[in-house]
Amino acid sequence: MKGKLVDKKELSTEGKIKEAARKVFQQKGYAATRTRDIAEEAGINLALLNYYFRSKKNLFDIIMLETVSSFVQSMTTLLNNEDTSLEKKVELIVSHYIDFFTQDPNIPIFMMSELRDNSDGLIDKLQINQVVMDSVFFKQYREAAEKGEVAVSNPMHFLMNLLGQIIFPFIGKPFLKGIGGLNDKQFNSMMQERKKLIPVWMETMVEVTR
Amino acid sequence: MKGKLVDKKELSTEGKIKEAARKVFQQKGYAATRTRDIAEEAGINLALLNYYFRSKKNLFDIIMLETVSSFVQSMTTLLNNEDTSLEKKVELIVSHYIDFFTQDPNIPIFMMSELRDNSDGLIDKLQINQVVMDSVFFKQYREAAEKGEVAVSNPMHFLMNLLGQIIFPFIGKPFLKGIGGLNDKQFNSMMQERKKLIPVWMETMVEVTR
DNA sequence: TTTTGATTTAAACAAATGATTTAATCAATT
DNA sequence: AATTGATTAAATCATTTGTTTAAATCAAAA
Repeated sequence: MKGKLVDKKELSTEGKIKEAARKVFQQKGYAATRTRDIAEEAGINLALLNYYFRSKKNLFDIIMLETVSSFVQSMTTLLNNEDTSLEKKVELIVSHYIDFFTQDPNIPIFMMSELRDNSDGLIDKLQINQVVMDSVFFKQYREAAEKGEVAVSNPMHFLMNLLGQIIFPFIGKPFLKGIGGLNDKQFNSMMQERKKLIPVWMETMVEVTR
Repeated sequence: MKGKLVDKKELSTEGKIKEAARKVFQQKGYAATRTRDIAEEAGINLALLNYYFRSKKNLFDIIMLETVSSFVQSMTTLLNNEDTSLEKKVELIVSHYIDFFTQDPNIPIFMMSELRDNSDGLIDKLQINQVVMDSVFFKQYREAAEKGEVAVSNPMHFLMNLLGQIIFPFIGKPFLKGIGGLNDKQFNSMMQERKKLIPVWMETMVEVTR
């Protein structure tokens, strides 16, 4: 009745096309998506897609930009919280992105496979490097490193580990489900467990001196 | 002069097509690959592709089966070495796959994105679950868990962590390169560092009792 | 040399697909 | 009710793309 984000009928035609495009693109990727798939999913006539968005590529670019932007935006917010410790930030990041990807499990593979070669320079355009490297989080990390509280030589390793622990399960899902004989419910349950486990693992990893 | 695997000119036409298909499919994925791309890459007439392999889909299935099989095959060998400890196995797995994916960096995204929904049941067909769960490695892991030497509740978490540490950097490469301002050489250098780091991290992670 | 079967080539076909056109329909305003 | 502009539907176009056809070429056997 009242839900704007749930009830498709309250979306404008333009909005319906965009939501359908998001769904189909994220599920099948750019090349495997037919404009007719999007039109059908949106419940609109094919011509409308070009009427509102000019071309398939243009529509895709909009979806991709929004998808990556929302990822980067929340990352920016989480990394620059002045009021939380390093450890708390890790907790919040883990929790946020596990919930985020549990809701839209296709986003990791979608982003990674479509940005394979970063051909249109989207990553550079969004200045992800500054977002991460100039963040409060990394300032805190470097301070802790100076005090000797943290011993992972290169902060990029720390980042690879953190993101890998969070994102990889969603990417390797078909393999992992096959190996562990898991259904969707069991998989999601494990991801919820990881909200508590990953921060602990990150903590111990970081303390290794070698 | 003598190298079979290096010198394309010594490959049969069928072999040239297969190698070209492997390269293009792994780089661009099934849907984005044109049969003409493969023909051009192989330096052969387009009709030969269908002459030797019947259809694009059939050729793709062959490449995909070989790719996943070689992954599973080496995994099977490494997991079932009777003469090495748990710790040594982790070392060998890390080292092997980092070298393997450094040589063919497209394989992780290729496998993961094309097996998204595991639609043709390839994963089940290869019985990856038995390969992993019935392995010497997991027997050793469960024994160590009984002795209390290992404290990660679910061995699937251990697997997610191990594979994530190894594979995720290759999948998130465009992001990570962007964030860290890395070139290919620096990226590969970090991956070589991880050969030593990941086993240590896995060790410490596993000891956490919580 | 002739023959025979395998291999290769150039050309063409048919279906799929992104995009456009043209006219009909709808909703709001006068 | 009539008008007007926005929205929608159906048909069509032009190109791409997987596949096939038919003939030419090559290599080995007879």
